[in-house]
Order: sequence, then structure tokens, then C-alpha cells
Amino acid sequence: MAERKRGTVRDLRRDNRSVLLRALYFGEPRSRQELSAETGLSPASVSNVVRDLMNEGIVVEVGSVDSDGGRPRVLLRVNPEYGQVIGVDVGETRVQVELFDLAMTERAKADYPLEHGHDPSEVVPRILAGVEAVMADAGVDASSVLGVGIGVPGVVRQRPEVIVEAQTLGWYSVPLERLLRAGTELPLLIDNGANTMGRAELWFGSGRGARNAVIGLIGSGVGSAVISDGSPDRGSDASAGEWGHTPLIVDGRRCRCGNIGCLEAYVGAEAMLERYTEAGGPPLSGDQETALASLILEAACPDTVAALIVDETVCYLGASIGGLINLLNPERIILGGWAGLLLGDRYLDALRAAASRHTLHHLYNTTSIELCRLGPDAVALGAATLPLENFLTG
Amino acid sequence: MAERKRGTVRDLRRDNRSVLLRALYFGEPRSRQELSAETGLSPASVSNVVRDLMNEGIVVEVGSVDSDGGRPRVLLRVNPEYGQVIGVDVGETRVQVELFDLAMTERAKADYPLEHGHDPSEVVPRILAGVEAVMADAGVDASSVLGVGIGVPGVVRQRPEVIVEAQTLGWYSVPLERLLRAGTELPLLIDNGANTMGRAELWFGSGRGARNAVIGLIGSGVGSAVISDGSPDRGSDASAGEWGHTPLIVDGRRCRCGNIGCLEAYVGAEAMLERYTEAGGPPLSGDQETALASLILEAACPDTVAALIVDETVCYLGASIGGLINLLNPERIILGGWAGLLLGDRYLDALRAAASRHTLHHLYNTTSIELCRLGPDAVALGAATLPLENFLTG
DNA sequence: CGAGTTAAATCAAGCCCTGAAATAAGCAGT
DNA sequence: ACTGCTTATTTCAGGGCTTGATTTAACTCG
Repeated sequence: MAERKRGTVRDLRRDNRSVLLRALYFGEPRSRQELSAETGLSPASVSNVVRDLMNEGIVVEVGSVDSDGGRPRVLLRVNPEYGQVIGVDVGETRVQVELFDLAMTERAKADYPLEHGHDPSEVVPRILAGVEAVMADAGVDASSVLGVGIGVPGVVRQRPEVIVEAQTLGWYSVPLERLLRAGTELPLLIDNGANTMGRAELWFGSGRGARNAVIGLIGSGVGSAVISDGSPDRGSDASAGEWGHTPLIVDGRRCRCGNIGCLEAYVGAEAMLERYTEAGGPPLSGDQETALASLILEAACPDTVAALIVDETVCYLGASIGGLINLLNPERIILGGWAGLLLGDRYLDALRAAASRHTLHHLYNTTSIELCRLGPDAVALGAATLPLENFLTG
Repeated sequence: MAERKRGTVRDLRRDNRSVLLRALYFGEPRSRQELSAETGLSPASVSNVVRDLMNEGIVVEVGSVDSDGGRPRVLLRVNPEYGQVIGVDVGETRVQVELFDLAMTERAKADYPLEHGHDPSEVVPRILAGVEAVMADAGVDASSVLGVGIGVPGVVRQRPEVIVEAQTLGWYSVPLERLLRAGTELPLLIDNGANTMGRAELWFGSGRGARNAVIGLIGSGVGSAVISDGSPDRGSDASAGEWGHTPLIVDGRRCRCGNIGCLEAYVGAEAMLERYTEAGGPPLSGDQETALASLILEAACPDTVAALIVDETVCYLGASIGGLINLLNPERIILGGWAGLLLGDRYLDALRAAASRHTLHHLYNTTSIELCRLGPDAVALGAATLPLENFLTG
């Protein structure tokens, strides 16, 4: 991401335009006058900028509201048809591609199972095919697509070139952007899947409006996205958010990362199932997801091995959430991921209680702990917000 | 802190001026030409802004360098004599006030022991007296003082009015700014002492140039300042940074915060001494500070109780540092506080090793763990950076 | 149907940044 | 000392931007 230029009077215009566009995008339809009051820009400037935006087709008028006795206010909003964005979710078992209009209404979707492994040579063609397919399906031309966002399960380094390290896919230093670039002209934006999912919740889910939040994602493992002051805190190397490897139990279980006592060694689905087996729980059938579901179902009966494991997990997770609140004082903690939701659906209150036991009072009181609201497509949706954000920034 | 206005062509000027002023302040003396290249502003604009700054006396010329064959470059720098800033460190036992010029050279200092308790009615007059004293001492007029920064040991809420909660002082909801306002016209800026100390390290100590860092302060307890993307991350309520209460040992020791297993229940000076006593260590004389020093000295002999406690402490602290690195991926971890330095002086390498055992490899490799470089006056120095920052921002 | 009211557009003024051109301030050689 | 040559800084005209004031538009109400 190149340093955004600043300093000329033209950049000023771009900034103001962006401010207005964002206000319109994230809020209800509004009149120029209201926009002026809201953004602090003069009515004259709002008029000017809006004229440009309307000429470009980005903003449209949508009716008007009577004002007692005067000229009615004309309501404006972003034209959802102005363009489209594409979001890609690269998972361990499939590649999912979705196309959205600017209102983030899904317009087309394509799904490609990864039956022959997940080597880049398998994945890249499917992403490209998916992008073509959704554009064809939705009947839109590449020229109106603002960009493609891609969420991958691994660490994404942005500089000097986009490089993906995804152990679970067996990807080591894969120059994903370069590989895709051979097959498309569209702007490509790549980020970690947990981050894109976090973005989705932040923009359209439980995180709406929060300026400081942590989105915790519990699936097979544990990841997170830290939002500080309205934008994701990526750390020095764009690889922040490894919540799962916070030490929680000194001299504890060995984690798959090789270290000892990590949160993920207790709280991810994989760890929960292992702990269940180690504790002598009766065997569970099915894949990880169904197994964990039965585990949690069984935990409803007190005094079972499952109940013990789940209680412990809630304790551990709550404690770690408490630590996050103490350290970062976010206004919201948002819990998601398939395993997180499975757990949260039944144990959210218990989690809150566990967290409160490890949080300084005055901090706990200014924070809320909630579940993700978006479904399984959130990774793709969040990925699609990457080009959307670029569009809004101008 | 009012929302900074943006959007007019005048604000643009202010921003550009600020960019130049910061570049000059933090760097070596430089020519206009170099500034232009560095900031991206046109040479013409640099000339204009610099002319203003020189007319105001903020920037001065300091010699010139020959250029091979052409007109020599005139070197510019911020005039340290343009103004002064005052930093106040409100501690549990004394109030310290220091006056600095813009180069942050100390020009005067005043110290007031708090012999009659630390009620605001004791502290406030001493702060005011100190401010007057250092101005008189340095022979500067209030009109050239840019502001007073104050670091207090507690949680500082900035809105809607500055309110300090400082349990260790027995302060509950103290409107410190309002109380001081009765006695001075100078701009007042108040923040948590750990934060101001962190600012000092970030600006002038081990943190110079870091954009993502965590400054961990270990004294009697454990606090921290999280720097994300160049500025302190204060969380939603300006009270982030409570690293000390991160859960580290499930079912562990009770912490003075009332919760269980906090880092601070193991790693602060108070906790270390308690653990030492509980483990049957021979009694240590003197106040907390000398006691801890002897404890650490004794730990040099293997197989003593002290050695056990210190080893454990290093393990715990290292683990927690690892967690910070995983979560935030900072480029630097800076360890300070009197107890932190005492420990770090002898055990920094052990700490690094302990941290690396709890950090994902690729994250550990992009981070360095260092000790604070500034002395005991860092709180006041950091507090003084508060008005300095306002000055640089314009 | 005209007076009153409110919303939006237009206009002139005032700033700001920039590239180009002009000026300043040295060096090297003669 | 003088003439070119080189490089740094300033000056200047041009083009943009935002803004408060002024118009114009679009209704309501009596």
C-alpha cells in the first residue's frame, strides 16, 4: 500500500470527497444540508462534491422530504449499481467466490471444492475461474468491478510484494498476487481470512460503529483481529492478531505451534476434542465440526467428561478475553468462528462471567462481549470490503 | 481533545507546517531542499512555510554546507529557545516538576515531598508552586511556556472533563484540571504516568522511530503503554494498558486487584517479594526497592530461594511478553520501571529466551526486546512531551 | 396567488500548492 | 577579477479549493 499522498489542494478535495462518500455509504440517505452539518463542510462544498459524485454516477437522489414550509430536502445515497466488488474465501477444503453490489447484496456466488489438494497450482486457477464465473453470472463487466479481495488462512506479508505463508495449506512464501496477476487485470487485495472476517463484522455485523474492538475467531485454532481507532492494527509486519498463542497455562499442554500452554492448546476445536479424548470421553464420530457439536451437546448433562471440558474451556477463554480487555480496553469483544459460535450460542453468559472474573471492574463495565452476527460467508464478505474501502477512500 | 478540524485549505497549510516542523524537530538540521525531498512538498511550499516559521522565531538557520559547485545549502533546525515545556511527575511520595527547552534539555527542576499525605489539597498547590518555581528558576516568562504536562499514577479519563482515579493516592474522581485551572492560565495536559513514561522512551529513548511498540513498566505493579501506528493506543476510554492484569496462571495467586492469576500477582516487585517470603526466603531489610535489589543480588547464587523466585519470574514475564508479541506484532518491546530495570539489567537475555519460547517464530524474529534507556525522570520528561506534541501538531 | 420558509446552487474572495522562471551564492578555471 | 557553470532558494503566474453571501428553486399556508 503506497503512502497516501497529502499536502496539495487536490488531496484536500479527495479527502473531503471521501468523508462525504463514507458518510453517505454508512448512514441512511441524507440531504446535502444534513451532510454539511455532519461533516463540518460548508453547504457550498457539499454541493460541489455531490455534483461531481452524481455526474460520475456514484451518488443518486432517492426522493425527498418535505420541510415545513420550504423547499424539500433531496435525499442522497450511494448508488448500489455503480460498481461491484468480489470477495474470495480460500479455505482448506474449497474456494468460494462471491460478487456483491455496493450495498453488499450478494449478486452471484461460485464454489470450488479443492479435491486435488490445495497447492497454489490448484487454487489459483479456481480463484480466477470463480471471478470470471461470478461476473458472467451477475451479468457485469470487468470494467465495473472495483476489485477483488481475497482472504487466505495464513500470514500475509504485504511488502515488498504480497507473500502468503499458510501452513495449513502447505503454502510457503507463495507470491499469490503475482500468480493471480497473470490471469486478471482487476485490482487484487489479499489479507488473512480472520482479518477479512473481522472486517465484515466490523462493517456490517456486531462491530458496527465500534472504533476499538477485538474480534476473536475460534475455529480449529484461534485467531483474532484487533481494531484500534477504527482501523485494523496490523502490527509492524501485518501479522498481528495471533491471539491463539497467548500463554495461558505455564507448563501446560503443548500447542501445535510447538510452544507450551498457548490459549489455542485449550480453546480451539482441535484442542477441545483432544482434551476430551485425553480425559477419557467416549469417542465422537464425524468430522471436527460435528464432533465438536456433539461434545457441546453432551456437555449439557452435568458431570459428564464433556461438561468438564466445556466448563474448563469457558473458563480459559473467558480469562483470556479478560486479558484482552485489560490490555486494550476495547468497547466491544466480538466472538466468532464456527467453534466460537457453537460455544457462544450456549455459553455466552458463562463466558461473560468468566471474563469479568479476570477484568478490572471499570474496564469490564465499558466493554460488551458479543457474538458474530454474520454467517459462514463472512470471510468472503469481509474480503470484498477491501476493494470497497479503497473505493471509499478515493 | 477536540476533533481536529479538517477540510479547508487553511487546515492543509497547518498540516503541512506540522509535517515540516516534525521533520525538523526529530531529525538532524537539514536544508529546505532536503525537506522538500523528504516530505514530498514542493520546494516552493517548503520555502513559504519555512519563511513563516522563521518569522515566528520557531526555526533558525544554523550554518550551511557547500554543495559541489553550487549555492550552499542553508541548514535549518528548530530553535530550542523558542519556548519551554513543563513536565510534572506526581508520585506517591513526591511531586517533581521540570522545565525543558524545546530540545528537551532540562533547564530547571523542583521537588516537593508529600509529607502530609497525597490528598489533592496537598498535591495541587505543590504542582502550582513547582510550575512557578521552575519558571522563575530558569528565568522564563509564562508567555513562552507552551504548556504543562502532568503524569499521575492512575486512570485518567479525558472526557467530558479530565477526571483522575488514582487508588494509590486515594484519589477518586478528582477533577485535576479544574483544580489546577484556578491557579494557572497555562495549557494543562494530564495523562497516566506509565503512558507519559512510555512517551518519553518512544520519543527520546529506546523507542525512537518505532511505529509499533509496547512499553512495559514494572514497578511495584505492572503497567504498559501500547503504541500502535505511531501513537498511543488508549482504547475506548483512555484506559488501555493494564498489562499487569492479564491472566497468566489459571487458579493462581490472588492479585491485589481482587482477581486471580494476574501477571501482576507474580511479576511486580510487591508480588516477587511476597512470593519470596512465602517460599521461605530469609527476611530482606529496607523498603521495597532495596529489598528487591537484595533479592536479585541473592539470586545470583544458584539454588537459593531467591534464584528460584527470579527464575520463575523471568519465565512468567517472558511468557507474557511472548503473548504481547503474538497479539500485537510490535517491532519493539521496551521494558522499564524500576523493578523491570533491576530485573532486566541481569536477566535480559534470559527474558528474551523465555519470550522466544512463547512466541511464534516469524514474529519473534521481527521484534526486539530492550530496556528503557531513560532515567527516573522519564515520567516528567514524557509528560512534557504532551504540550510539545501539541506544539508540533500546530 | 402572493408571502413566507427552507434547500440548494452560484459567485466573488481569499488561500494554498505547484511548476517554471528568476535570482542568489558559491566553485573552477583563466 | 571575471566568466561560465552548478546548485539552492525565492518569486510568480496559474489553477484549485473552500467559504460566506447572495440567488435561485421549490414548497406551504393562508
